[in-house]
Amino acid sequence: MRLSRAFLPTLKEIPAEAAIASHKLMLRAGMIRQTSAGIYAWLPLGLRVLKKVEQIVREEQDAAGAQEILMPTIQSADLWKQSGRYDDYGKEMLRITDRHEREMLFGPTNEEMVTDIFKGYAKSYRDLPRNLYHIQWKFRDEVRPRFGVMRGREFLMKDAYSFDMDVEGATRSYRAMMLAYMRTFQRMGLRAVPMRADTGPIGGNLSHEFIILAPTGESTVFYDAAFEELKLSHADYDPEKPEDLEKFFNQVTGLYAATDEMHDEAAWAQVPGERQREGKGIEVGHIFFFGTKYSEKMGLAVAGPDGQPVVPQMGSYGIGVSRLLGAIIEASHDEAGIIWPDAVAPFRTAILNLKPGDLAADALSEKLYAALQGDAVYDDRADRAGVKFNDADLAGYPWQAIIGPRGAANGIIELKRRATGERVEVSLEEALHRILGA
RNA sequence: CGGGGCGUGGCGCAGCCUGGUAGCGCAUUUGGUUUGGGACCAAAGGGCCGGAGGUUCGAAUCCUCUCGCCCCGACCA
Repeated sequence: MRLSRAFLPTLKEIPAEAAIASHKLMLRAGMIRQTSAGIYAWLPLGLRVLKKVEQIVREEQDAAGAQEILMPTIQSADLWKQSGRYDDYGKEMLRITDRHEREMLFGPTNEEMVTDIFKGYAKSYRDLPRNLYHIQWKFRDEVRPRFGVMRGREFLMKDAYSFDMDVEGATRSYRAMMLAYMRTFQRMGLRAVPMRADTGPIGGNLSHEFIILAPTGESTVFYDAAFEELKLSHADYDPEKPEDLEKFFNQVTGLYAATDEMHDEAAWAQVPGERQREGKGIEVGHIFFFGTKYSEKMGLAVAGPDGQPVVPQMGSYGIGVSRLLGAIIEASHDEAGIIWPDAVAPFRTAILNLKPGDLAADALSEKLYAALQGDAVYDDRADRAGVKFNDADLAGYPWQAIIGPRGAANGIIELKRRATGERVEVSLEEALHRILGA
C-alpha cells in the first residue's frame, strides 16, 4: 500500500477519550474510530490486523477438528425463553422489536442457537462428537464500556460449541480446545496462562480462562515460570490422540497459575522460588464444560447404540478476537508506538523513501516494494523524514526499510527492526533475505 | 446502576465565574525557503459553541430540561 494513496489517518495528539496505551495507540495509528460508546469502526490498518488475528484463530480451530459455521447476529427471543436465559441475562442483552412486534435480540452468545441448529440434524450417536464454531460480532450492553476494543459493547468473538456422547468425550473436546488455545496465543507472539475460573452466567462445573501476560493488565496473576518454556508443536501433542491430550492437560493444569482472588499461598509455596512469577494479565479467552445444561433445556437428544436417547454433553469455548488486538498492544508497545509481533502485523515492512523524487531512492524503493508483494506499506509521501520515522514507529511494522539518497546511490538500504531498534545497512537482496526469512 | 467530570472548526484546548461581533496550537489549502527523527515564513479556508426551552436590548457565557461522551466503583469475551 502506498501511503500517498492510503486512508491511514495517524494522529499526532492523543485523543482525550483514551485512558490506556492500547486504546490511545489504536486511535493514533488510525486503526479504529469510535462511533458510539463501546462501538468502533475498523479502518484499513486495524482491519488488516483484526483479520490476521481472526485467521490464526480459525486455523487453530480447524486444526483442532472444529468446523466453522456462521450464525446470525440477530436472534429470536423464543430460543432464549426456552433456555430460561431471556429473563436471566438482564440488561446486558440488547433487545429489539421488529415491525411485527416480535421480540428479537442482538446475540451476546450462541449456546441456544447452536444447540437448536444441531438438534435439527443430529439424531444418532454416530452424529457425535462434533464441534461447531463461528467468528461473529456479539453485542453485550455493558454498563460501562471502556478501554477501547478491550471492553467494547460490540466485539468480535470466536465461539465454539462441542457436543459429545459422554463426559469422557466432552473432556477430550475440552482438552483439545485448551491445546488449540495455547497454540493460538503462542502463534500471536503472546504468553498465555490458563487459569481455573468461575463459570459465571454460562454455567457448568469446569472452566478455565486464558490470561495474556501484559504489564498493564487489569488483574494480578501468579504463575509457574514453566509456562514460559511450554512448547506446543503438533509434533509434541496430536489433538487426535486422547493420550496426548491428557498428557498436555495434566502438564498444563499441573502447573501453578492463579489470579490474585484465587491465589493460594500454600500451593504457591510448593512452586520453587526461582520459578515463581508474578505479573499482570488480560483475559482473552474462556472455556467451559457445562454438561447437559443447554442440550436438556433445548430438547437435544440422540439415539445411543442401544437405541435409548442420550442427552449430549456440551462445552463452549470463547476467544475475544477484537479484544486480542488490545491485549497484544498492551503486551507489546513502547513510548513511540506499537510493536507488532510478526504474525499479526498489518504489514511486515514499512519502506521509508526519505526523498521521493530522488531517482536512486525511488528506484530502490519501488524495487523493494515490488519484491515484497503487497506485504509492505510504501511511504512515498512528500513529507519530511521525521514524519515517516514517527508514523512507522507508531504503526509498529516489524521492519523498516529506510531508503535515502545517500545509501540508495550505492544500493544500500538501512534495515531497522522495530522491536529492538537494531539497524543494519544491507543490500536489497540481504534486506529481502532478512525480512522474508524472519 | 451509584458517584464525579466534560461537550467550543478534523484533533488538543482557552473563553464561561463577572453576558456585549468566537480565539489559540496542531492539521488542511496556496506561495516561498527547507529536507535522515513530527521544519520555517507569509497568506487563506473551515464553527447552528451537543440539542430544546427560558431570562435579557443582547447568551458559548445565566436558569431549566434533554442527549452524548469520559473517569472511579460494582459486572464482563
